[in-house]
Amino acid sequence: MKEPKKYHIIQEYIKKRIQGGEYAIDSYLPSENDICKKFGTTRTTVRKALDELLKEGFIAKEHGKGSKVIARRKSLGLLTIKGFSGAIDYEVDTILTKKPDISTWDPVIAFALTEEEERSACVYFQRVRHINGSPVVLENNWYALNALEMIKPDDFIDGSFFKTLSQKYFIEVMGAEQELRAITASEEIAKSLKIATGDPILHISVRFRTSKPNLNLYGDLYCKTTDYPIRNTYFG
Amino acid sequence: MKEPKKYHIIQEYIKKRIQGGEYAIDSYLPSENDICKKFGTTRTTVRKALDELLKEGFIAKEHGKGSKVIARRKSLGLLTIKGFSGAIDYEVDTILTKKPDISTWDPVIAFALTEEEERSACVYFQRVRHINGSPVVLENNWYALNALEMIKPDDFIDGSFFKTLSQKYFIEVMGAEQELRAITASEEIAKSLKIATGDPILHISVRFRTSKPNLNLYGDLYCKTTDYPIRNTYFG
DNA sequence: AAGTGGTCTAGACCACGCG
DNA sequence: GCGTGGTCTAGACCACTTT
Repeated sequence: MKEPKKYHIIQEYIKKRIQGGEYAIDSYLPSENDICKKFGTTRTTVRKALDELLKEGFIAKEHGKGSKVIARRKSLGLLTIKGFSGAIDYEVDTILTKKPDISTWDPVIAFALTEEEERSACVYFQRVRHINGSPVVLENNWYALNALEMIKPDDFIDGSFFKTLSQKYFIEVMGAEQELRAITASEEIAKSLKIATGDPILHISVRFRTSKPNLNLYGDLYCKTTDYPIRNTYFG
Repeated sequence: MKEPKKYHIIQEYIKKRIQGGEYAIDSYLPSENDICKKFGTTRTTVRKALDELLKEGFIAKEHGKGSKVIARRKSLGLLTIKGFSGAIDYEVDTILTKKPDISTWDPVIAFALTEEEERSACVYFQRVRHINGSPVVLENNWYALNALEMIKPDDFIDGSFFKTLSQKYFIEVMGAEQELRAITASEEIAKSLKIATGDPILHISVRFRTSKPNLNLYGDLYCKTTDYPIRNTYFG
């Protein structure tokens, strides 16, 4: 019944090649006319596919030059470590403080789990992000084991879970919901972030939705915002 | 030299009518074919115009039914009061605690002003948002007087500055940058929000960019997040 | 001048919602 | 069945970038 749409086929074809590194970042895609020939279609359809990739943040269009593959940095809320002020200027190191392991769902998760997730065991891991050698974010993560095999410590690409998902599993983060609160640091958190117990801390609970049905990523973050406030940008 | 683009003309035509209330919220726009006839063009062009309005968050498309005008609620960061958890369920009251008046730029503003703004006087006002009768957000706002006349207390539509801008001046908020910090409440803030001095508070500094060149809105918010955490959602 | 993306025309057929 | 939006074709001309 459901005919696959041509533009969608083209879109996914190109996306896989970007995710796999075949179309490298900062390089240009084949021209619209070349893509037309390859898929035996018209520019309208090819442009629709490219428009989708543009919306998803995989490419940028340059009039007279071509469609350039860009580092995916669509501001997905505050969580992408790139969302930090000057994450590009500063050196951000990610340390895996608790290796991925099978665990039970933690009650701190601020979102209701699906029935599917309730039934499944979950994978838990913890990381601490450092800027200039000092810890700024403590991050707990969970996901349902029945939606994705257990990730191995070596699988993290540059300490990033999202990059791993994209390049190894071709899974993209599609959206997120988050809850922010200002709280005082518990003893444990204070210790991890090298601050005093009772200092104000930004607490972020987040659920990421992915392109893989049933796979959500849950996060629980504690951010020391005194030196590095959380910054983000939205645009029309 | 610069030919006005047809789709852009159509886009602006419809936008003005939505902003002015001529195309009411929850009503349907004329069909694509009707718009084609009205402007003597083809569906490709009309659909391009509608796509832009879709991206801007003015309309939603419903297959088989039409294009519906929606309340503009594009998640522009955390600041739209609608970003609060259940702002639709709870009753949000906005109280103007300091009427718009000419002032000097406050040094708490976390963003660099343009030269144009530096030269201009600025308009300052303060509001407190209440949910169920209890204060949850203290909000300071500034904008350059030379970019927009001084707004009058009666001009606020439902206590909203954005609605006023849209419906009275046809100015839309195009984007925002913000900085978030967890801090402890000063005596003054504690008093306004009826909490204890030293309680953790979420501080948000924001700059809104508008469709009117040179007009930026600066905000400085203090949010009591214990009972009403800030929530927001992103989608692919 | 040649190649790229941006806009636009004038059609066609399909999938969805509703009476 | 009819009107709506969704997809697609096969062209055309324009604006921008590079050689």
